[in-house]
Amino acid sequence: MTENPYTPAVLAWYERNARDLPWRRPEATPWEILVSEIMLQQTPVTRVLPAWQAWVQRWPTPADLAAEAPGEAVRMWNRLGYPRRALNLHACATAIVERHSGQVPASREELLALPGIGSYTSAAVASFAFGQRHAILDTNVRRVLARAETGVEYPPKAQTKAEVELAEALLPPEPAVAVRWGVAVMELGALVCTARSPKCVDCPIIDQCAWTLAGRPAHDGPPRRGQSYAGTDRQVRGRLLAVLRESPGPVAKPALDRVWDEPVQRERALDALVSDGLVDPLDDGTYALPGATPVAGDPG
DNA sequence: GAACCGTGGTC
DNA sequence: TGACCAAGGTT
Repeated sequence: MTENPYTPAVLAWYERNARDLPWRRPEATPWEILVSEIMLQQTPVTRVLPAWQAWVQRWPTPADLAAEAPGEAVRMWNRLGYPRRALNLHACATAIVERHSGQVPASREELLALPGIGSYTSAAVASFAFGQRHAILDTNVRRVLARAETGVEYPPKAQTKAEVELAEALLPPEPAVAVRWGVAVMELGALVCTARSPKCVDCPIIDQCAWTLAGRPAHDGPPRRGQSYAGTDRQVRGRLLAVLRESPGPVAKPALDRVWDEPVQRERALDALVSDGLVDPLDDGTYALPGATPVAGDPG
């Protein structure tokens, strides 16, 4: 494919239908955009909005966050889910201060080297914060391309090289247009070309959609099974961490034991939290959110 | 490549 | 009501 047949219609649709999200405003800083992208990993926009507002107000720059204990980031994360992301964001802030003079790096390679930033997030920050031309391939874009181009209801479970090549082939040549295109396709997937009950009547490219032209065949293949949650270690970890978040100080072991009856699984989950750096076991046998890392030679 | 990692909303 | 889904990344 040498030309993207969707560009004008999708961009025009975005002009009229884009949500006014604060991290999309022109005055949003690269740090604010980076924070939004980490928060939006597997978490819906509606839940991210208030958390993002509070976060960037408290820590307007990487240096502000780096100056705090990582446990403060975990506490501030509240119930957004996947709390390792809070730790990652704190580690990002520290790395940005130490390696990049406090400025979010602009290159995709440097972004990829930051903790918790992978293929999608590096492309998103380089594109949305720095105006660079990169293929944006998130769950929304993958679904739009699966339908419009491949003619199937859902993309494969794992991202393929073919999807990356398709997304790159569709990228408009001008960087400024490519940036707009990326966010526009994501928005189309989020608002119209949704996973369940897509609003095809509102779709700006319905006339060119391979899936629609094929009669919108149902998903073919094994069921796309979501991960179970009830009874898993993840549920136990969530309960344990909730106790620590809601306590202003260290928590005694019996208070943690109360969240789950089965002792083997409970201990395994707690050990894993400690191993992940989300929980600090203190010398007196109590547990706390992670404190500041002691600096070698620091007399304090 | 598959499993794992939280939480809440939707139909 | 339970299965599915949400701007993924790491191991």
